[in-house]
Amino acid sequence: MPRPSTPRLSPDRIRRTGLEIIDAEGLEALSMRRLAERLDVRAASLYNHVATKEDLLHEIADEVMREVDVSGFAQDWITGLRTWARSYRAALAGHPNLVPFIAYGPARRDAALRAADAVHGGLTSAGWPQRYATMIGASTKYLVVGSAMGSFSHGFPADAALYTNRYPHLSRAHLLHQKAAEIDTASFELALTALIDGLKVQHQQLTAET
Amino acid sequence: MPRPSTPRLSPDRIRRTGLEIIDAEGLEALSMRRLAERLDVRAASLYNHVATKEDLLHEIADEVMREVDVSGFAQDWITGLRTWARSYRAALAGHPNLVPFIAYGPARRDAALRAADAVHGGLTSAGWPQRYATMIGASTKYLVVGSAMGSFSHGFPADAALYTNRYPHLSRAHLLHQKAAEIDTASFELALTALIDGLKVQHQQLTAET
DNA sequence: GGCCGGTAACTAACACCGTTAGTTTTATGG
DNA sequence: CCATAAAACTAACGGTGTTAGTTACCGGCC
Repeated sequence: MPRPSTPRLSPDRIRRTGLEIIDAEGLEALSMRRLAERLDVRAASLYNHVATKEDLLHEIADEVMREVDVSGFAQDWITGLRTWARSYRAALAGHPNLVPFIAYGPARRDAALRAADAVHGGLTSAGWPQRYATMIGASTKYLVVGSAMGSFSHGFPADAALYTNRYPHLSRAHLLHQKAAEIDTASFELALTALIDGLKVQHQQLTAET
Repeated sequence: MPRPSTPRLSPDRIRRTGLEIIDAEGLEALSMRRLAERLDVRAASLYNHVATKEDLLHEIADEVMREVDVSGFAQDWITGLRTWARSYRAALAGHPNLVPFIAYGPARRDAALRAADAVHGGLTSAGWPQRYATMIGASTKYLVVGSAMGSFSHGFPADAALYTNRYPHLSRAHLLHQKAAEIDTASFELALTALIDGLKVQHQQLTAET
């Protein structure tokens, strides 16, 4: 049985199947044993291809982050920022169950660092001082991560009885579940637009000085 | 040994000790056995006071969320929004290790719902249409949660060698760790101000119509 | 005052988890 | 052709949340 003629496992297949489990059943549903079972293999065999479970998660996250688009900075910082933010959010929204992991802890993942590098470069070349570039990157990421957590609309339980009497202003909150995606997108766009508008003003002031 | 004359445990003591462990050693360090050990008790005894570990975490989260201040809406929607956002963020920042749990999943916790109710009420009484009130609440929460994840500044590893050559625009990123708190607060304030400024304009347009 | 039910602790166990050690077989490179 | 490395295996360790069943003590009732 050991060492089959044609390998059953590959890092790529492991990552793909792992992401499938996460997407379908949640982050907590991914265990090395369940993943192995899905791959017709015993758990220990995975460790021939993957250092540790956390490592595997980082690799999966890195793959997801590769869909983030920072090409817009070639045009100007505004479209750069906007397309970055939108594609970033879209990448996360595509795998909501993975967001808690991606958002948490150090981003020593290559794709994340590459994106950060491009953003910072795009902003400074547009005339933003270092400190501003950092803050703008941070603010935008807050919006993206916060909204990708899906925490708002999905945060309200769907049973109507909970709200009446106790939370009068939330009497329609149970409807949020249906429109969750739409509301979350609209709220994200609202905040992103406001942020960029606010930045435009500051940018003019900064570049007018010189 | 069983059933001591004076009870060793109480829900309150369990919650407090649980939060202590989380704050001191991280969310993952909290296990029922470790918590029990700290309380001079066996793990199973905890289940006389707590339904499940997840339940305990919700109760702890609820207690943390009780520090959020929504009283500002009595004044006007702008100060209401601002003090809500700041106190919300401060509450989370006080227990960063708990943030991933708080931010994730439905917020069926009483304190969270009470705050949401107050925010929605404050905004609609100020003249905001329902839909806007929802979106504004959402956007603001995105900022708070995103920034509380602290993921930005702390997200960059502190070793300088990582950046040079590979990510030219991030050559100073290794310094972020020292100033993490300051930068994160400044970025949050930047985005919050921009958001509120953007909303002010829209609010004038909306209220001028009627 | 004595019983008695509920409470709050216990021990033991189950099923799962991530991970490591050691074994076996196969493919591959010198 | 043989040695070595690779890729699967079995078995096990120490940890997890949780449940079942047991025991002793407290407060309230007859």
